[in-house]
Amino acid sequence: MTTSMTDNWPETLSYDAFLKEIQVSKNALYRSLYLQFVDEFSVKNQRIAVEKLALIFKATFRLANTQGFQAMTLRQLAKETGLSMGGLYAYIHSKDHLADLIYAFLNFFCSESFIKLEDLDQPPEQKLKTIIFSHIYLSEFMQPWFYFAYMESKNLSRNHKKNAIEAELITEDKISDVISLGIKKAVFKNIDATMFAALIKAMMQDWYLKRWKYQRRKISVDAFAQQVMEVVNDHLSARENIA
Amino acid sequence: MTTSMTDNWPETLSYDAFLKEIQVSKNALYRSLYLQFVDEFSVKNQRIAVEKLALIFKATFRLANTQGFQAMTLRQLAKETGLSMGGLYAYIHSKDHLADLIYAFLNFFCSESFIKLEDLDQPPEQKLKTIIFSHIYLSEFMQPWFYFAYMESKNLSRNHKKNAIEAELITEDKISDVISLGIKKAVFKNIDATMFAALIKAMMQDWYLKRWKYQRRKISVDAFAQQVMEVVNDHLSARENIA
DNA sequence: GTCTATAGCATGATAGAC
DNA sequence: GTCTATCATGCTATAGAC
Repeated sequence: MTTSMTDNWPETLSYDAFLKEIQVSKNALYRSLYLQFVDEFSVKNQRIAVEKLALIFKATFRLANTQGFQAMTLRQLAKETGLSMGGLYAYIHSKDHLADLIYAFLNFFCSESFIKLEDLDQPPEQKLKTIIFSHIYLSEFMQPWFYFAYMESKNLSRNHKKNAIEAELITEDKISDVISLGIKKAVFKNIDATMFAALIKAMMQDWYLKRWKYQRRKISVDAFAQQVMEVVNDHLSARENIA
Repeated sequence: MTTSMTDNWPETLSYDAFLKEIQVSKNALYRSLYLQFVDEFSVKNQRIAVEKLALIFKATFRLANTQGFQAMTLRQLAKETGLSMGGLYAYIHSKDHLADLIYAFLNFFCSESFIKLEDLDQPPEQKLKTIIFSHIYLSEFMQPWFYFAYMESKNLSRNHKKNAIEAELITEDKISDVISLGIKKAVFKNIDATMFAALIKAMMQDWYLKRWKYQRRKISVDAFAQQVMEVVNDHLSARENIA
């Protein structure tokens, strides 16, 4: 299942190594999207469709980012992509359908990636590190997608809300489980695993939610992940505090 | 300046003590709002105006929370408050004005509160604790306001965006400064203060951004603040890690 | 595969009665 | 102080030409 695993992941944790590991370039992202949902598009020429889909999604993220998805009009989207209103409807059936596609593909892509990255045989300390680094790196690779999913879910259908909440809790459960295991094996201090997992999640999410801040300060994704890891390690380190 | 400071704040940090300290009950909030912006409302009867303003803002938060401010229509708001479209316009000049009022009052109220709570003579450890606890407690007291400000700012005018970013950075600078001071005085470990301040902020913000999660898990605001504080202390504790 | 033109409807805002 | 009625605008979505 993990035969594609390179030798240096996750021992050498870096964004570059991560990109090699998931084996998807940014260019190939929209081809993957097109192939995943071919049936839903009336445009059958792959080259054209992939190109136009890239335009549409990138413009959607740009507009939703500056005014919100609900406030974005399809006229704006048409103008921003260079398509006409009619042309747009060859790719999306409705504005809601566009949101559906975003959530569905994000979900599909993340699941795929985690399968590639997961390694069940690692000890808790290493496994925790893998989860934290891969989540941050994935959120860097798909930043506009993560940001959109976070900021817009509350405004969309009940189904999208449920999906977003579930995604939130799944990551947290994975972190919480591995912390609990570490506590049981006495490699971590005895803390509230559920609670700390929530705080770790909050720190990780800051990377894609406040990207402007970190870019302005010239913090690299590698440096950020390292900082989060140090905070986590300090809180988990087995030495009990003697108040 | 701080003559109103009770004896037990911030030595005894609890949400109840905090509420006594800021001296504003939830009922008095909308009276304070009315008095702050009297000139802007055409309704001159205070009792009626305060009552209606409470209805309008609470309904706005409810609707913005489930579908977004931009997607909320004034017809919905009228229905939710029991007012007519015309009646609504006696309190707000436009939909934008409603957003203006929310940001202006939040800003005013937070500034007031921090003046009441700040104590410059504390040592760094105590000061950091005061800042962290008061920010979390304030965000609990004004939760819908904080949530609105965070989620909607990107969708609103450039001015609101700027305000939100500044508020974000002011808190962070306060935290960063006090950490730097503690490092200089050698009561804290020598870490990257700016970076850690950002992560602390992210953890604190989780309280009002994921309120559903913490409510479901029956975590009190006091317990949450305590957990954040422990993570912070573990990372700052002067013992240097011998890697 | 993409365009123009337009149907059909909901919106923010206001005027004027009570 | 609040209401009803109405206006101009701008929206999503589709039909049909090319």
